[in-house]
Amino acid sequence: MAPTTAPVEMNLSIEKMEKVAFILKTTAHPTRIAIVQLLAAQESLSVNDISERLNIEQSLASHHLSGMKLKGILSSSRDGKNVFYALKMREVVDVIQCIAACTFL
Amino acid sequence: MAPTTAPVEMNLSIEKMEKVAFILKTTAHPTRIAIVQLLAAQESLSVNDISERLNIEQSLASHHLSGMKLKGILSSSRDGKNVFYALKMREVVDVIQCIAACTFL
DNA sequence: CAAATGTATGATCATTTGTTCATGTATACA
DNA sequence: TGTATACATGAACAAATGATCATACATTTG
Repeated sequence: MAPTTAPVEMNLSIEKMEKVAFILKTTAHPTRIAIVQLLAAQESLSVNDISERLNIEQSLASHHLSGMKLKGILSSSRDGKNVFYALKMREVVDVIQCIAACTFL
Repeated sequence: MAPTTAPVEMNLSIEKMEKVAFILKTTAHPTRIAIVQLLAAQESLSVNDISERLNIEQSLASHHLSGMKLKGILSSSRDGKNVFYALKMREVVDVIQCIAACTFL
C-alpha cells in the first residue's frame, strides 16, 4: 500500500468519523494489537491460549476480548469449557500492518 | 485495499506494537480524524482555519494540533502571526480510509 | 452431586484523556 | 510603544481507561 501523496478528499460525516475513532480506539493498545496479531495467524484461540501466549492474567485477557467482541472486532463461540475468539473485522489487520510498515517507527 | 482473508504472520515486536498503538491512539478521536481529513485535502492550514472549520475553540484546536505534532503526525511552520500545520505522517490517511471503507460502519 | 477447569463479571483504584478557562507569548502594524 | 491578532500553555476537573482482585457462572468429569 503506497503512501498517499496527492490531496485526498475524504468527506466523512461526523457520525462516520465517530465510528472510525471508535474502532481505532478499540485497537489502540499493545495487548489488543497482540491479540489481533495472534488471531490473524490462528483463525481462533481460547481465552487461555491467549492469556498464556501473551503472559497476562486470564481475567485481563477476558476483559480485553469481551470488549473487542462488544465493539465488533472479534467474535466468539463456546466449545465445551473453552470459549474461542476469532477475528471478525479483519480490516484491523490491514490497519495495523499499514502503520507497522512506516519506516520511521 | 482488499480485506485480508488468509492467515497472516505479523510478528511485531513488543516495541513495535507499542509504537503502533501509540499512533493509533493519537489518531483515535473524532476531532483529530477531522483534522487529518482537512489536511489530507489542503496541504496546510492555520490553527484558526482549523478551529473555524471544525467549529471548536482555538485553544482546543491548538491542544489537539500540538499533541499530534509532538507525536509525529503533523508538522508546523510559522508564517507571520499564523502557524500552519500539515500532515507529516500521511499513512494515517490510509488508515482512516481503510476503516471508513468498512461497509458495516 | 462434588470437584476441577475455563471463562466472565463487577468493584476498586490509579492513570490518562478531553475540555474549558485564564493567561502568557509572538508577530504585525498603527 | 501600544494595541490587535494569532497561538500556546498550564491549571483544574470530569470522564474514560487499564489493571487487579475476588468471586460468580458454565461445563466436564469423577
